[in-house]
Amino acid sequence: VRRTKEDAEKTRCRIMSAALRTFNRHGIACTTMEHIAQAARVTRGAIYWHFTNKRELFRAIREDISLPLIDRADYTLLSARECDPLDRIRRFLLDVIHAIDQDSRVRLAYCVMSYKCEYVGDLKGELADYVRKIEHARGVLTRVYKEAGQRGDLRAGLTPDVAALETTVFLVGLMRLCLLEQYGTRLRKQAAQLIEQHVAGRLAVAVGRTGKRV
Amino acid sequence: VRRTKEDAEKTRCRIMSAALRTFNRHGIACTTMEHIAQAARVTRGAIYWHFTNKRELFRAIREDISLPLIDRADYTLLSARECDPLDRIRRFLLDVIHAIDQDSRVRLAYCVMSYKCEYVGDLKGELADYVRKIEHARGVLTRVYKEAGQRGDLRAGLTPDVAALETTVFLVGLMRLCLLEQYGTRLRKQAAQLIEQHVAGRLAVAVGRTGKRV
Amino acid sequence: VRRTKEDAEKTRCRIMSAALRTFNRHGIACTTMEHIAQAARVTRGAIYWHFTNKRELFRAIREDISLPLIDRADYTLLSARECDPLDRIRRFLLDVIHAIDQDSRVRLAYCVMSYKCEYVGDLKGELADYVRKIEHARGVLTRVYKEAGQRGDLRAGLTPDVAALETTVFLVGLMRLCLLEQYGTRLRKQAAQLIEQHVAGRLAVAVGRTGKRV
Amino acid sequence: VRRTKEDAEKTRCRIMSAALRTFNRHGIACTTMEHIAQAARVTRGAIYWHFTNKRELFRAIREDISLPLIDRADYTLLSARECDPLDRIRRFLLDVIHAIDQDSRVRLAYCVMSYKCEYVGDLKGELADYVRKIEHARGVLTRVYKEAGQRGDLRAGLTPDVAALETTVFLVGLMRLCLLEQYGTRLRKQAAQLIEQHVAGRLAVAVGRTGKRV
DNA sequence: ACTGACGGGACCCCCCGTTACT
DNA sequence: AGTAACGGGGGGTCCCGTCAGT
Repeated sequence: VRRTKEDAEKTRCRIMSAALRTFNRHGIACTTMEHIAQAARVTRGAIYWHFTNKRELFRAIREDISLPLIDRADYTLLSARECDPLDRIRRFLLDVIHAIDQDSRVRLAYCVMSYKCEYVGDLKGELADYVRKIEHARGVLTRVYKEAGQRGDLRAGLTPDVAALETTVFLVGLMRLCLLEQYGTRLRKQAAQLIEQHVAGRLAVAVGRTGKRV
Repeated sequence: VRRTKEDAEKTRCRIMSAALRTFNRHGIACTTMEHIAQAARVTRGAIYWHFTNKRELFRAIREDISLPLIDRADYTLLSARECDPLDRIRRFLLDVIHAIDQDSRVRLAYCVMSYKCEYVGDLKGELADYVRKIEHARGVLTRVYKEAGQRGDLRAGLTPDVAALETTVFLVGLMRLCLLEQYGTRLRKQAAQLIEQHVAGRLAVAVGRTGKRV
Repeated sequence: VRRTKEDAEKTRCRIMSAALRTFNRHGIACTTMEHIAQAARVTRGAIYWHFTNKRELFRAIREDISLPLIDRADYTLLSARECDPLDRIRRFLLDVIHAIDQDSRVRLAYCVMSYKCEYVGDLKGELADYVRKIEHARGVLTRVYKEAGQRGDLRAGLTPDVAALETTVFLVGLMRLCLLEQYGTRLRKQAAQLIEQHVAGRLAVAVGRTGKRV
Repeated sequence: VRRTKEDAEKTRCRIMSAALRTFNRHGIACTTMEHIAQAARVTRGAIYWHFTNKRELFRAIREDISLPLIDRADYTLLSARECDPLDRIRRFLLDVIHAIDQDSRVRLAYCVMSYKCEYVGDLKGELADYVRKIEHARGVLTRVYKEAGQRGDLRAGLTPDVAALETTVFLVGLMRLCLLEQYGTRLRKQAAQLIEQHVAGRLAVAVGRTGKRV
């Protein structure tokens, strides 16, 4: 029997961490509370003390991972310190992939959300949440691309709306592939180059020269 | 009760169709054989006569949908009839989205594979299959982009390898978003414009020539 | 694996019989499906094939026992073959106690309904059913007592309504006590005498004599 | 947090009261300690401090309600102040129904014991207790009816034994019906009349005297 | 005197796969 | 080709009792 508040909090964290690992191994539907309990070295009773059920446990994990990431992304994109808008976008994309590559908790959580989760029934709400985040990102990107447009950095014929949408699509696809088991690990090493070229594709051609781009 | 061959085949198709609808509604893990049986208006026994288990049923559906699509894609990309390589890529991308938009069976199947399936345990093989298809597509795209490069159609600094990879990423992301419930329906209407701009981002800028841009 | 229809029906009966015994031993709430299954020498799967859940199983038992008993009671009370109304009431009461005493299935079922069942939640409906049966019996008894009143058989000052109500109360109390484990067995032997005196208490005094009653 | 004796006693009473309400709502078997705790606005631990378990809690409630009622009944029946024995019986019966009708704690407790309790396993002892009380009541009633017989108040042919037994049966049935949810409320209003007639059925007919009948 | 945290132990319900049977 | 009936096996959920604290 645990005693102090701190011990309880530690138990709660151990459960969440164990759940994440187990979700990643067996998928959410196939993960049993007993699996999680054994991985966390507690009993199912302890899990049900901290979380009402498996769904809530998953939600807790998602929020624990997702929220700080989004905040950081917004900061990267919208903070005025960086002068060049396209540079902020590049940095934003690099940051996301970097987080996936370095922080194993982030990688596992997104891997579960991407490949080990059936968005059905109760979890349909989570998918709506996902759409909301996508839309949020697209909105922010649009603002940044507008800035770039006003500075004349955007390729001719490319509106900020479409540019933001394509970058969103690019990000979604990149994350999905980077989260694959082995393929993703290899891909993440080329991610920087890929991001570079994606941004370059949005860039205006420097006129007055021989037609070479930056 | 003896049935004819045709009756049996009809039953088999009804089961597959019912399974697809049920997978889409409840997810693969949560779908029970009883659900499928009721949707197909047969008993579970009938399903077990045609398919050994749920996994095999899912595989049958996948192959039934996937194979013809891949064949057509390869044909679109590699057939020499089309002169312009970038045009073939554009047409390939449009074809995929068009199939998702128009053929509800294709849409449901990909929706299940994207959002209603946990790639875990037995299904990990399916994911490996997915990677193989991605790699195949990237390979074919690389060949086409090489062609384009030899004709001088590619943007300076953009290697065929990276271009193919980015287009693959773009396709993966686009499909994922287009398969969302309502958001996807709206997005599919902008897909043509988006694809246009994606290809345009790969294109060399014609300077001092006729100024023609696709 | 059972085969023919008859075998299945036998299994169904074995389950109901085993359930009745087990309900009586452990009460409805404490009875587990495993208990019933073992008592019926089948698996829980078989029980759930024949009955949707424990509640339905209980309801099936009740209807199986209750309905024929009520029909017989109505027949005893309302059939015109018997001339004397009060005699028909005596015979009705004797019949009920006799059924409890002799038919062990009836005794067990009523014992469960009386002492081994919590009329709460889903089962509140069963209690309403019980009230309906009581009211039905009271109604029938009222008609019979009216007949008796018209023949001048009823004690002065006793209306058919009140007489019927008291007999109903008497029956409810008698059954409750007769269903007790050992006390009930002893009581059932005195039931005939008790019923005799109950009816006698309703009877009119034969006037013109010295005040002695029949 | 040190509480005074009074606070503790108040908590104990709140728990018992809450338990009674909860038993009545969910039945004893389905009532969980958590239900009671919430109804009493304490934690489960508080209940376990005052009572060892649910069974003991139920027993405490029963004794709290039952004992004073029995004492009063004995007093009513056996105190010599009342001259007429049959009148004492009538008053005893009226008292019981009056207590059920007026005191909601009494009504709830008896309702639980009658309809929300499975007398099985541990609770079989409670049923034996019930039988003992019934026997006690029958014994006391027999003594009173003997008195009545010696005064010539009993109907001819009716022995004190049988009279006492029938009154016991009558009381059991009357209580059972009076404790029903709505039906009981209506019945309680006719209880006085019913009791009157029950006693009248036991009374000797005065012939050639003043003709007075109660 | 009372609470928070946890271990441990069922039980219902559901589902899968199979076989005798039609 | 297809069904009814059954064996068997978990898993989520809930609950109980307890003990260290306060």
